[in-house]
Amino acid sequence: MPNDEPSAAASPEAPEAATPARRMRGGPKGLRITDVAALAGVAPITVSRVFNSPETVAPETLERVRQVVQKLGYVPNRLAGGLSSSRSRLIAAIVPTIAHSLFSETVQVFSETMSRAGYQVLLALSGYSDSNEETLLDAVLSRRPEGVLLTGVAHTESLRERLRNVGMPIVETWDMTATPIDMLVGFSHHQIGAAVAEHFLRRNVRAPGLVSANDDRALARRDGFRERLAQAGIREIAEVLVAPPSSVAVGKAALSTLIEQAPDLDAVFCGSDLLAIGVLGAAKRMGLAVPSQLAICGFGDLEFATETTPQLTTVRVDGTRIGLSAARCLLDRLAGIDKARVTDVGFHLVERETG
Amino acid sequence: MPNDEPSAAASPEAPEAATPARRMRGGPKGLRITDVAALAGVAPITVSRVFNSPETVAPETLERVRQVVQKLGYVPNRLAGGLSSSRSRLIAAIVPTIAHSLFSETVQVFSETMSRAGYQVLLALSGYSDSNEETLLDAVLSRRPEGVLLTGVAHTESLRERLRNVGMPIVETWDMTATPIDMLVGFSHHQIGAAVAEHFLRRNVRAPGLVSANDDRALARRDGFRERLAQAGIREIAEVLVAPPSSVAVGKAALSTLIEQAPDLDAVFCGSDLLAIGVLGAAKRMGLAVPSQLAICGFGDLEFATETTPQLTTVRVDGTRIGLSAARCLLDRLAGIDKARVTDVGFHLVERETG
DNA sequence: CTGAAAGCGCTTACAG
DNA sequence: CTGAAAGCGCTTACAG
Repeated sequence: MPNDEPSAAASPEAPEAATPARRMRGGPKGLRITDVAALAGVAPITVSRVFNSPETVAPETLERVRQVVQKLGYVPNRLAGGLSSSRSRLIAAIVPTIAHSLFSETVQVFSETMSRAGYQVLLALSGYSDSNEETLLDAVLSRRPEGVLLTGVAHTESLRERLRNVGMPIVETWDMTATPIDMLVGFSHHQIGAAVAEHFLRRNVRAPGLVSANDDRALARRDGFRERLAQAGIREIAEVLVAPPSSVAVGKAALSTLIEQAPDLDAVFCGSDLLAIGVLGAAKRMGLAVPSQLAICGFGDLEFATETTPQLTTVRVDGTRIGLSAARCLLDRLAGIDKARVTDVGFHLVERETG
Repeated sequence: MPNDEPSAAASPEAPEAATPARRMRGGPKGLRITDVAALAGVAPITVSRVFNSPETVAPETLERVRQVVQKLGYVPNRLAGGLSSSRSRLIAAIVPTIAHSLFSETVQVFSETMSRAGYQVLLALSGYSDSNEETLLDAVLSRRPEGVLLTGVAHTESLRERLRNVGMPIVETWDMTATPIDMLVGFSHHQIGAAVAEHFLRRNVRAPGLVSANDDRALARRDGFRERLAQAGIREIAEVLVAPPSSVAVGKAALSTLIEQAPDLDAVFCGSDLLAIGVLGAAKRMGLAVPSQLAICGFGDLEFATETTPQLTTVRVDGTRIGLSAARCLLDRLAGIDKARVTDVGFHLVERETG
């Protein structure tokens, strides 16, 4: 039974019988370090050392304190510990979403790595709107994390300024910029767009279209796509921008809209693999051969896509590597090691059947 | 420029010239509530009220304090606030993984809902092993969350006992039990297994097999599957258990192993849709017609599966609803509203082409 | 509507 | 290797 209250008698410095004039702040709130200390016959600071620097405690003392901890079921209060030491042992991860997306891989690996290093992860979902990004950041910073993972680089300048000033390690991810706030692990969406354009051009595409979400990174891909096509003299590009989250159904609906814009449409660059699958489905229903009559390129390389839709080309990005690399950046910095500021993990165009 | 230090002169109670005999604990650590209070000409408690109960502050005072907060860029320290008030405003979510899984939907919606209610989510990934579940729980409890979402119900009795004793709202999810720790939102894996067995029996399957991960919930599905088949006189069931994470490749490899065990294999129940896609791919390669020669049932209903693999049957579970419902359970409890202890969200067998 | 004092449960910075 | 005192930055519980 680990729930016996430490009796007043066990406390050597117990004063008179009555409790002193101490205003109660709520009832008893669970075990404190002093409870463990009293039972183990040591000072609170020694119990603290058992948790935070056991190598500085004598073996017998260590053992005795640990037994008491075990018996009582004591769990240190890290709110108090963090406040006192200015080490929250918390890392924040701010991502748009973790549902149906490669971000979930990044967060997964990031979290595992941080966890192994003794940190815990505060998850903050920003959605795709950055209207309330300031509010979200305030909420995150109020926890005093020791580091922050951000998704993307498109923040307002006031935000970037604030983040630079908080003086904690920050990794931006999933994008590329010459002027990161601090560190960056990502790739160029603009380059991806250009690479897909080139892929289409190699296939002698004449009337390419695009369907994607209208977030910053998707738009950067679009711009790269358009620019490369413009170099080849193709300037008329059918385009459907949709609000996130994208889905198979949205992709399906998009194809007819694109064809209305460009009746001779012969290629579609999709903002995600789900959209690509939708476009593929609609193409089949219309009797269009893929990729010979209609080339389709997705983005993200969900594993299933590789397997079930060999007609699709897609752009593979290694979300796992981003998460791992971002975690290492932060951990190195926290360990006082200086780190390369920008890491480009690149991307890979996965071509399938050529039809 | 929000980085001017509040001058000592602005502080009315500034004592002598020299700082008193106060041991420094680290350098200056950023803005404190007293900095805002001094500049706004109010007591710290008033600044506190501006954040925590603005309706109790006079409009002009409110405005003045907010201006100072804005100007200084002050962000309250919630480690301190949480310690002082015993309200951490933190909720923990403990899930096996968020990569490639329906859990990510649950966490997504759970997190969004909690966020809207003013809580932040601490993400703890347990993996599929529960060897270190105690350690993980200690780490979580050390943050003094106000509620916990757990995945599954298969915890050691000592763990269940500890959780019951911490006295905070707890929701178990993604499983079903008659004796939850506190609240539960889930469904019966055993029933799912039985339902899939019945589906196969309706198709006059004779030699069903199973490939799945060997975690608790997958094994519960297996047991339901076997029991229902046993009732129909089918007791020989080819079985491949694999370590998580499951993947398309693992599914592919599994089919030949199953066929070695049962050469006349005519149905496979897969522990996930990725496995099912792998089995489907392998079946095609072997020239087996799906589902006429080999019926395949997955689990999870990833959106793509519905679209790209109409030959597959799958079991749909609403991870989104679980997340939302779990969040509401916790929020209601935190608001003092008593809540139904167990919610069965059920599942849905999605049959496709009968081929 | 506002504030002075005390306390939340730890750890730092010394000191021995 | 161990400990007494002070402090981390807030909020509670009063009091006015």
